[in-house]
Amino acid sequence: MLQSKLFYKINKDKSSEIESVSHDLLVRAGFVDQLMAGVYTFLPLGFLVLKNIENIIRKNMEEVGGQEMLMPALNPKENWIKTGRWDTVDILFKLKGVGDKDYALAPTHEEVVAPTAKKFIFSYRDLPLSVFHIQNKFRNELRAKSGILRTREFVMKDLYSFHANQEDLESYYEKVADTYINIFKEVGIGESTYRTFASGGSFSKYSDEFQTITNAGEDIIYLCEKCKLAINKEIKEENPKCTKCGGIDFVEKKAVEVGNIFKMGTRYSEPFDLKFKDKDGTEKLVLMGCYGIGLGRLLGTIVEVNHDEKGIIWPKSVAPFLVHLIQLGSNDKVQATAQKIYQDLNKNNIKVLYDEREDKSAGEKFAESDLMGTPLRVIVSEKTVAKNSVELKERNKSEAKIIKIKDLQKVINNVYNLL
RNA sequence: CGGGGAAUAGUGUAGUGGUCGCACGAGUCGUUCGGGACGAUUUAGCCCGGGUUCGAGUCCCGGUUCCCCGACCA
Repeated sequence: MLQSKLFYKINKDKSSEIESVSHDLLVRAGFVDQLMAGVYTFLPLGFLVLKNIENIIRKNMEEVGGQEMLMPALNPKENWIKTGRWDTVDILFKLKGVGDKDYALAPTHEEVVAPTAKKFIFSYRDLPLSVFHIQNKFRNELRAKSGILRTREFVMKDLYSFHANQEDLESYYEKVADTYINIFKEVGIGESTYRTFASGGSFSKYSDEFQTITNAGEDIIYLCEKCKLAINKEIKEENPKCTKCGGIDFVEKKAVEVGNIFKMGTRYSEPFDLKFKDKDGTEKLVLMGCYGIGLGRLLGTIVEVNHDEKGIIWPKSVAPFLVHLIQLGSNDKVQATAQKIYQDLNKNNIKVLYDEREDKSAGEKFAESDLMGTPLRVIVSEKTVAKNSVELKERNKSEAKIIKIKDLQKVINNVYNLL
């Protein structure tokens, strides 16, 4: 991508209304744009990151047997009446259609997936089953906040699983929990993300939240100092001692909930009469589990965890571009060299943003590059060209290296393979 | 939803009731070219609706929107 063509603008000044770090950086670097409170556009840069996150999640969901599909956001009122949630879920967006008919914009998809499953699940032979989709959710949050960390419309991955018995549900649930941990590692927040034993949900007494420790968080979690078990506030109030090791000392941390998984049991199979014939010929209710990750919130959390005073530091796995190729000066040799490197990297499927602009000073290019957070910065200038070299610097390191142009691809490959 | 702030150019800001000014950005021209460079020039603004007044960005009333705290929260 040529930087002069990229649809973005860097803004030097922080907006006076923005407080959270991720919001500030993502807006200033041109990743997202606010349409209204709690509703954001992902600009090309932000969308590239979002797609990378999406692909990591998709791959992991497929690894636990999830089949991807797509359910609609527009829902009939009747399904929400059936589960009793039309009147009890106060974040539910309700709207009127033709003939004064009532609709809901789905904040979650039990009301769609359960009745759909009823059409295809008849026998124990049809179980277990898990399906997921990655799609826009609508939640009429009383208060949207912290940029993309808490919005009214957001992209969510929700996986739903169907089981013949409790043991199967529980073993699958654990599998997904492990997969979640893996996802958070892959996107670069593994070290600060904890599977957190939680209660207070409305589906089952207990659930597991995946909480990433950061000051931007709106939740409080407690880490047992002895065994590092994480629990949420409700659990802490019920159990003064650690439920795992009996420890009594906890560290209190602010955290963002990046994922949540539930064993729903028959909560949704019952209202939709989702049953199957078991081996012994008896009819039983299907047991369900659900597993969600908010992609935008995850993206924002990645920035909260990975940044410095100059800007974002994207983990390589989700970065919009792997390489930021910066051309300094525009004499023929520098330009030809930079263009050649750009073409060669493209040929090798390296995602590269090429700053070929001639009207920007070096300092401005560096500052923008740091703000934007691309993992590898490659500089081509008169100085480097004279030595048949480029300067290469990793965003998260302070020192730069001079390397021969002929070795560039190899060095990039090495860095790339460190994923 | 309760409470608290705020709204002037794309962004950040200044403005006793008396012609809305500055900086950054953006455009053009030129000089620059390794950490937000320089000169010239251009561009663009008082949230909306009422009211008071000779005169309102400023005062009053109503509305809208945004931000923050809390409550809420698959």
